[in-house]
Amino acid sequence: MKKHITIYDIAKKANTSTATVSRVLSNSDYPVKKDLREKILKVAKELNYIPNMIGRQLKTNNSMTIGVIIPSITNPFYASLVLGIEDIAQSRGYHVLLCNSHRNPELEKKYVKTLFEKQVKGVIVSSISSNQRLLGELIEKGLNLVAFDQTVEGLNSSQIHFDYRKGGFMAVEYLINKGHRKIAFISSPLSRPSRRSTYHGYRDALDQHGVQIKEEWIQIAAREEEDSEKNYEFHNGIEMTKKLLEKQELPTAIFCCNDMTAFGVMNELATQGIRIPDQISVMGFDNIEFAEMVTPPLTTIQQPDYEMGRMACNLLLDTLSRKVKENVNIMLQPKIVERKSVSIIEESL
Amino acid sequence: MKKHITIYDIAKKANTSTATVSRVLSNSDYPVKKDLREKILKVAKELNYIPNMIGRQLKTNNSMTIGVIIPSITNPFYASLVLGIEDIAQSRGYHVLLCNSHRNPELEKKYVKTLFEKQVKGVIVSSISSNQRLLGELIEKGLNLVAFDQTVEGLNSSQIHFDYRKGGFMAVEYLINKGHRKIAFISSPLSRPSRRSTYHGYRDALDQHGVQIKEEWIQIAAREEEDSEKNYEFHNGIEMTKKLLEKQELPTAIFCCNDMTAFGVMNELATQGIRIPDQISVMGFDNIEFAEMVTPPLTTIQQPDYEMGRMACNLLLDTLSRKVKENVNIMLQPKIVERKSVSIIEESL
DNA sequence: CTGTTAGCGCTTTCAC
DNA sequence: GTGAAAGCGCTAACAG
Repeated sequence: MKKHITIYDIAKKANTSTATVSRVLSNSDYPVKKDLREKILKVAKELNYIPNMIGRQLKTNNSMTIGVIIPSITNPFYASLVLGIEDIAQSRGYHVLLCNSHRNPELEKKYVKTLFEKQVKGVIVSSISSNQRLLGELIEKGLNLVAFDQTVEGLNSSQIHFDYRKGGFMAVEYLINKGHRKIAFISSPLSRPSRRSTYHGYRDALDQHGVQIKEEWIQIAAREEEDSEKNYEFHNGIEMTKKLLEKQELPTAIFCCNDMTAFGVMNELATQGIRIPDQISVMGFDNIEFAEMVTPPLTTIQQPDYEMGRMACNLLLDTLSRKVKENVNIMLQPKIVERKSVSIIEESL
Repeated sequence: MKKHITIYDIAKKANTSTATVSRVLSNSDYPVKKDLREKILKVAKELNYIPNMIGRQLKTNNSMTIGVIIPSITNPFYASLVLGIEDIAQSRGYHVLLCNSHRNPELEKKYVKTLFEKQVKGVIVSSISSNQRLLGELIEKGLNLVAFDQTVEGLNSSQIHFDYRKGGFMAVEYLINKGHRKIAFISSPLSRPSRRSTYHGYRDALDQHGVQIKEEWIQIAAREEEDSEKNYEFHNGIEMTKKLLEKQELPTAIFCCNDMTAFGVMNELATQGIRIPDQISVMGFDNIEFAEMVTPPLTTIQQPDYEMGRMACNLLLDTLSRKVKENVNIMLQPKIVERKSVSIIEESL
């Protein structure tokens, strides 16, 4: 392993100073005579020079990398989000450090800390077990945060929100417009604000349209989700459907808190020989990639995951470069994606 | 934004030297008297000291971060892989820089270069458009590579292989054992070595069991996949199935080059009212998470994505820490995951 | 325009 | 055990 070539070597060989070499090699707009510039470039190429960014970073105190903290990249929603983030980061010369928190508060804490130690000045985070003290302190010291979904209470940071409540409302209203009056809701525990909002949207729509809410059609898992469980949402969809199907009267449509859960619902319905959407309609939430791949293709509410990632990243980088000086709060809007899992019920008065 | 606290500040306040502070704060095993050590720790806490790793990195020339280059994190196979990598990296004190290459050779090249500039000494890479010159050069300068799937020809790097050929063989043999004799193959273009191997496995099994190979049942996309296309594999599965179903004689089973393609196949079969597995059986390859969620659950070949990620990362980190000195080549074995998309055909002689 | 020089924050000889 | 001092590779005043 031979010694690294540094700007010092180049300066020597080109008969100039490290300052000048630095000026041309770092694309500074500092004026350097054309001849000299070209000579430096030539020597750099000859020597096969590769800059050591650590040197620059130490000096400029800017690591040109951001962090992303999400529960798990294995969740397709976060995968798209991260892709959006990374695409933007890349195009703007940044790298992204990926951190899977597994929803573990200790891990999350450790991540933001070590990221900051590595001079990462911007972090995009979904699910922060708001360790207010640490976060506040780091923000104080120059950390910039863009958060998803949950408000990081009272902290100086930007947010990208999604209108879950309206999403829930739109989904159920859509069902009502298709003639459904018996609409069930199946969900994982309402431990997350997003799911709670979706649930409220469900109730809002029913209320507003004067449709009776039947509590036995609301199946929400009681047990808290364990990180270790593979495909928790899917399996929960199955379980909740089993419970629902035990009831005397069955609904004509099921609205699910997310697509994964909907897949579980569809799976159990199929297992029990119930045809979708002829006998029971199913509606999801999220519009992950696979929603179009299941049979029948799932009608669902679109959450613009990839776009959210891009926005979050642009917002963060703009903040880092002082293009944006104030905290920004963005509320993204839901959209219905109509496919084939919902039937039309004729008014049979 | 107040000034950063450095070991210098601590040294001053604790009446000692930066050397000693460094020794205790960096967990060096260098002996420091208990009293002094505790005092330093105390002062560090008081001052709310956060180490600046860039300083250390410049000195030690070790960034404690690895890079991962994959086509797209949006592909569930890579998502699991990356999760495995990140879990290990995290547990061993490393961070992971995620790079989505979109199979773009230029981007890939740019990534390995900028990663190296950031003093990333280890990279796990899937899909490298073997820019031999650059890679060789960087390896020469201390880069360590662990590659997936494709051999990085003649380069000094470790590899994690998966026995695609045997996987293809096992899948088709499984089908044969279930009584199938008319077995189709549907695939994206064979531009990647992995898919080529799977295809060979398909032919091997048919040959070896004396089953006739009917070329019209082999539907392989001709057109090269575009990066921009969403869900290319899925849609290709649909297209190829359409073509297949135009044939005079239909197969009783379809073996797909991967699960995503299989979903497309299942989708089109459903659209045309063909029941799975009663009329046509479908077999996938990969065993991504969603294989168990579709209807019917997909019988497929397991590729141990998460485990591969863990192995690759452990291997890389062992190499970086000189625990492993030689290049390692690991060949992972396929396994059948039996679900409900394959029927048994009774011998009707 | 160009070069000298002083660090960025940390680790690590080397001397005491 | 401890501290002084020399950098790691780079940038940015500042002086010329």
